[in-house]
Amino acid sequence: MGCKIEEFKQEQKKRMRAVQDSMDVLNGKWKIAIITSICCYGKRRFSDILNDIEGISNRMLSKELKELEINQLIKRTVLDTQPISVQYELTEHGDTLQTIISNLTDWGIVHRKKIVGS
Amino acid sequence: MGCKIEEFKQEQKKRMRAVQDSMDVLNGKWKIAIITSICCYGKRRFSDILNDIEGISNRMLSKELKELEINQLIKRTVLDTQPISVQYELTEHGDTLQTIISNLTDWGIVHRKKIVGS
DNA sequence: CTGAATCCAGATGGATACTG
DNA sequence: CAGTATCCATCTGGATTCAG
Repeated sequence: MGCKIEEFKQEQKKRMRAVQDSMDVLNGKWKIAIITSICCYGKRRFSDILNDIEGISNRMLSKELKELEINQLIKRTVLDTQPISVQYELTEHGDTLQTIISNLTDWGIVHRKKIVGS
Repeated sequence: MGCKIEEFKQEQKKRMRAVQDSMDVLNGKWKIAIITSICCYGKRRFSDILNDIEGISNRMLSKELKELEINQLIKRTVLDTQPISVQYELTEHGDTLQTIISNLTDWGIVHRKKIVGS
């Protein structure tokens, strides 16, 4: 039955789109570092994250934070300090990424050993 | 003890490097689609993969396959046909990616529902 | 059939300076 | 402090053509 094959192909397409959706969210040079920084401390201010991640510029931090917020992974809160500061924390949805990040971490370690041997 | 904090930071750095390693391997517009295509059928020829993935060009397929091969995720075999054809299959190491891809698929589906609502 | 080579547009990201 | 704006180099990937 060609039917079954077609169904299978459709299923595959859906799955590939889903993986791509995840990758789109996680792509960008600093996304994962930012998520890690925030989730590590629970709550984190802009300047804290800027210090946590070596090499990132305020321009990129701002840009990536905005994208993470659009994807509802982090929540942004303006604190009434003088001067103002802004706090970022993971949303519940953002928290669900932890399994993936953990898997990626484990695999990355094995992979590096495999490739570089260290 | 500042020591503990330093240790913690070092640990975090290693973990972030590891996640980044994984992402580097998986990045590129077609990597996951290619892996999926190959692992789906076990063995797959260049032109088959080209047909499996709609929109990919031979230039990109060639490029991404090469990177996957460098990372030891796939094995390339030249078949003695006329004209020659080339077969690709996952290595054992490549197989270990399946958990991650599965995770990314599941999360992507949930995420899409969350964001777009479909 | 399986690529490699070339050309080119658009995206990405760094450096720096500026604003509320 | 938390961004925004601008400029600019590099990277990415598409289209097309050529080669073994």
